[in-house]
This record gives sequence, structure tokens and C-alpha cells, in this order.
Amino acid sequence: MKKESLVSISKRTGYSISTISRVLNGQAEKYRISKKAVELISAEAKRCNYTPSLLAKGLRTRKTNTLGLIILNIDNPYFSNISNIVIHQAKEHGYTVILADSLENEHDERDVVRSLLSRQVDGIIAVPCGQDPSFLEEINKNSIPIVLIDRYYQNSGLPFVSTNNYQGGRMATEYFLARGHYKIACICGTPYSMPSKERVRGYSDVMKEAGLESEIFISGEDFSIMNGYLETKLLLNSKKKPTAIFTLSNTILLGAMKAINESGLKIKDDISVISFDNNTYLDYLNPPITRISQPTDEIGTLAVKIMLQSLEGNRDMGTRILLPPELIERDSVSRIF
Amino acid sequence: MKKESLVSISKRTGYSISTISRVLNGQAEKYRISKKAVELISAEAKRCNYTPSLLAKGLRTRKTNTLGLIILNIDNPYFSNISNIVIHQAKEHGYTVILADSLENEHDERDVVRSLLSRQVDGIIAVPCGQDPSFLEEINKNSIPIVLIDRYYQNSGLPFVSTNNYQGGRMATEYFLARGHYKIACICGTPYSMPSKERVRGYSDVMKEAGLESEIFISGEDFSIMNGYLETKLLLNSKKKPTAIFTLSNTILLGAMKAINESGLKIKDDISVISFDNNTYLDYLNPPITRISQPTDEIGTLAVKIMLQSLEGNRDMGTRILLPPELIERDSVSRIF
DNA sequence: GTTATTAATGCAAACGTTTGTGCAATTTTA
DNA sequence: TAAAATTGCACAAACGTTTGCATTAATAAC
Repeated sequence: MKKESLVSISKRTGYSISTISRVLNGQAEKYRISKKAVELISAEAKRCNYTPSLLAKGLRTRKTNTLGLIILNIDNPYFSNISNIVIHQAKEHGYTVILADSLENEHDERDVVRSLLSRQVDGIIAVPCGQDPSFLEEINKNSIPIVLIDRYYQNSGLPFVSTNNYQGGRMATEYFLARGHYKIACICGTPYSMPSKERVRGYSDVMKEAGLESEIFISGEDFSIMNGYLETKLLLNSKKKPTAIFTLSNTILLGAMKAINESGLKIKDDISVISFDNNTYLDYLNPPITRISQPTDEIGTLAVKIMLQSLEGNRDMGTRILLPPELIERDSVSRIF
Repeated sequence: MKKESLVSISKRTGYSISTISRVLNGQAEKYRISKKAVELISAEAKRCNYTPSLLAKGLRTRKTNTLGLIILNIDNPYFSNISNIVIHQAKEHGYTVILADSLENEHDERDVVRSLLSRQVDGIIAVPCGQDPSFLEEINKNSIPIVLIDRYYQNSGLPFVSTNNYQGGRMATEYFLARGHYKIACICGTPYSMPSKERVRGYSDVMKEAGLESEIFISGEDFSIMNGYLETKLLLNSKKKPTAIFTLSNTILLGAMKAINESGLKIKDDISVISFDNNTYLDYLNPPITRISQPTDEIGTLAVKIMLQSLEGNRDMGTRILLPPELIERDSVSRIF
């Protein structure tokens, strides 16, 4: 089966390549192609199952209808979740997405960006991993639009949509306080990342406002399971053993649970826990975990929307959006009186 | 920043486009390009940060170094897990992958395949969703190589790599029997899919061999959480209430757990459970779930390997691989005496 | 019966590569 | 010193599209 092309259809129908192209792009009227021609060509295209070469099309029009999506790690349910949304939203609007992960490594991130540029993607939606936005900023300014999700930069013009992590940090902490906890530890993720910073800030502010400045305890280095595990080990064996732990991601939570289990302690009865991120299986844990849920659906959908606006010419709008999180109350926090 | 191209470099260095191309492709020796030229050109290419247009390259060479990966649903951890492997393995060998899901819908699957063909992917790795392999077979025969993973077809030449699901079905059932269970229900997924069929066959065979033909109980219609929930509801309220349930996927398990929780029953003490698929969080469920784990790493890696072999010319090898599953023993099965 | 108008289509360049072939200039051979 | 061989590079076609402009034939205008 030889690949069909405008040329092969042209030969078989007798019409010129340009006419075929115009008909197949719905430009028949504009160019006053006769009804007869339109019918003949359409029929033949359908018959031979013609699919245009998007390579050639992209080369000629400088538009590929493709978006790049860069996340930190596909295997993290939070990111696979958001990828899911982005991919479907993009498809909805006629775009295909190329998914890549940076493994939270700046060098890989650059490689990935370059690879996407080589492929002439029309735009990039990314969870950035570094501390320096300049590389992405330059791309955004000189090449193609970039929209950030989850992580973002404060002093950068790069548009983003993320969760109001500060508010999320506050909500969790206030929830603990309302139930009598005041020895609350916070296990954070990658410290310079905006989500971690903001969640921590929310936690700290609430503690301070409650006059518990001396009880503030923050540790952690990244969003890995291992980090959650190690930090919890330390916490449980320290003198200032907390009565509550605020884990800043679902991965940290899993690690923390492992450490808690190993200590023979029971979540809620012995130590209370609130986590960040939502996930079905959290309802099936023992006990079900109270958590701060991010609006991933809205984040993904908005990111695509913003991207499409950029692509339609409204460049550099510098949109910055923070969506409110939601507290999902389950059964991992005790009442202390 | 004007996009750089062979032309722009050509103009600036004074060398012809072909010379630039050959130098940048490492063909300098083969074409006896002078040292001086090689150095000049390489330097300039680096200086202006040249990245070749993969569109043009693909158009010219009919090779895009891109693979299509079609799965059923990105949001399912089993699939995101396997996607992860495939994406990284492909990258390892210089390939980019375009990820798409069919939402387990034959119509969408066709659309997705066509879209990938339009993009001139070099090959497709897919979890197929229909019962009729003919569409994919035709592609495999006439256009580009296809490698199936997870699901496959018995009477088809399409190569595949999957788990030995039959063996997995046997292992779970034998495990139950060895602990005194004989009223074992099996909640299956999409009935015509090979994984479900084979797991069920393993279950049935062991039951028959144990003389428990009359106790065989199979139900279920797909791999959804809802299916697991509804079927378990029915089971728990039927007269022939089982003492053990074999859920054929992680999703079915979650649904089953919900139903069990709602009945006020406790897994293990009141009803034993073994599931298919592995996942970190299963260790944190209450209780941790004994399960049949699929070797997703190996499946993904082999799928890419087979694909690469195909692409290197060894077409139509019709490789068919079933890898052994592994029983991960946790604490969701009681002993009955 | 010319000339202007319109309808229907074709030509050819361009997008950025790769690659077979050609062709001077230089060096080697005898 | 003429012929042969080698060195170093350029030309141009091709991949499959899109699109501004040109062209032809038919119809309308006068």
C-alpha cells in the first residue's frame, strides 16, 4: 500500500494538486471549485483513505497543532492525573500533545525543551523544575508560548495556573489547631519550589498567628517517598515528637505512613496526619486520609485555554491564576482536649 | 530570534547547504570535508544554537524517530506505570513517544491510530481495545510495525508482550485453596479481553482440578471501579456469599473495598481478597493487599526492544511473549480450617 | 464583434532537510 | 609533462504540502 498523497490523488482524478488541496481543506467555495470537482475529489480521497502528511503541512504552514507537555515524573499520580486532563483538553481543540518528563532535573528539562522545539510544537505547557526561569522566558519571548502549571516563578512574566498553596497550607494547619493540636510538624518538598514554599508559608503564618511560633517545625528536601519516610523517622524519634504531621504531597505521605507503621504507631490515635493532593486510594488507606485537594481538572483545563489564547495571537498576557484548594475531611486527625 | 536553518548557516559560513548538512550529521569524513570546514561549521552551529527541523528531516528521510503509544486510560496507575517505562526506554534509544489513550473505545482507537499515522510515527506500541485485530493487522502489514502490550489477540500475527495471566489466575486461586478457602468468587474485567479471559481460565482450571467446579463463580463486565463495587455488593448480599474474592485488577479492587467497607465487613477477618496488579499504595491499605504483580518494567522494555528490531528491518517476526507474574504476599487472606 | 467580467483551475515557489552526482582544483603517478 | 587519481566541495532534485498569482474559457457588456 503506497502512501497516498495529493500527488497520487491528483494523478487519478486529473485535477491539479492545488485544487485537491483546496477542496480537502474546505476552501472550495473561496476558490470557486466546481461542485463536480469537489464531489469527485472528496470521493476519491475517502476511497483511498487519504491522510495528509502533517510533516509536510507543518513544514509549509509552520503550525503543527502539537503541544509539548513537560512534567516532573509521569509515575506520580498527581502528574499523570493532570496530564490526562491536558491531553484530553488539547485533543478537544484539535491538538496532539507530546508528553515528556524532566525527572526534576534542569539539564533534562533543557534537553526536553529543545527536543520539543525541534519538533516545532506550537507551545509548551510545563511544570518547571529549576530555580531560574530565564531559559524558559527566552523561549517564551522569542519562540513559542509557554504556560506553567503547578510550579511557577514569582518574578517572571511567564503565565501560570496553579493552586493557592498558601491557602492550602493555612487550611490544614487551622484544621489541626481547631482539634487541639499544636505540636504540628510540616514535612515539605523541594524547598525552593513555589508549591512547597507557599504551603510552608501558610503553615507558618497560622502557627505564628496562634502564638505558636516556637512550635514551628519544618523539614524535608524533596517530594519523594524516601524523604517522607526519613523525615518521619527522625520526627518520631526526636524529643519534640509532634502529635500531628502535615505532609506536603501524596508521595511524602506514603513514606510517612511507612515510618509510622514501622514504629507500631497508629495514624489518628497516635499521630494525626493531613496530606496534600487528592487521590481515590487515599479513601482506602487505614485510616482514610484527610487531605488538601488541588483542583487538577481546572488547572489542566485552564492551562490549555490560556495556551490556545496565546496561539490565537493574544501573546504575552502574563496570566497568573491561583485556584482555591479544597479540604477533604476523612479520618486521620484526632481531637485532643 | 529568527529560526536558524542550514540555509542561514550556509550564508554565514560561505559553505553550501549540503556541506553543512554532512558536517552536522557526522558525515564529514565520508565526504572528505576539510578539517577547517568542519571546525568552522561546527562552531557556527553551536554559536547560533542550531536545532534541525525534524519536520523537514522526517519529510525527507521518511523517518521521524517517533513512536506512538496507545493505552486505554492514562489515569489508571497500571497504564501510567507502563507508559513511564516505554517513554524512557524509547528515549534511551533516541525515540520520542506520542502518548494517546483510546478510552477503551474502538472508534477512538481508530482515530488515534490515524492521527499517529498522519504524524508519520515510525511504529506503534498499543494496548488494543477491540475484539477485531484486522484494522491493526492491516496497518502492521502495510504501513508501520505494531507491538501489542497487555492485551493481545490469539489468532493474529501481531506481536505482543504481556503477562502470563493464566498462571497469575492459577497462583491466586491456589493460594486461596491452600488457606482453606473454597468459596472463591472471581470479579473479572472486560470479558473478551485476553488478560481477563486468561486470568479467569486460570481460576477455573484450578477450581476444577480441586473438584470445586460447582463453586466457580465469575462475574463482572469491565475493569472499572464501579464494576468492582457493584459486583461486590451483589456478592455480599447473595446467598452463596464467598469467603474470598479474587479481583482481576487494581481498579476492581478499589470498588470491592468500598463495597466491603460499606457492609461493615473487614478484609481478611470477614472476607479474604487477592487482587491483580501491583502498586506502592497497596501496601498502605487496610490491610495490605496480597496481589499478583505484573512485570511492567520488563513488559515495557521488551515492547520497545521488539519495536526497535522491527524498525531495523527484521519485520514480521510475530514475537509473542508472556512473562511470569509474581505473587506478593501481604495480609488480606485469612486461614480457614 | 470587440472588450470587460467572472468562473474554474493550474503553475510554481517555498518550507528545511538529505543525498546522488558532478566538477574543479590539486596531487600523484609514470 | 601528460594522464590519472584524489581532494573538497556545490548543484539540484526530492519529500508532501500551501498559496499568491497566472491562465483559460465562458459569459456579459456595449
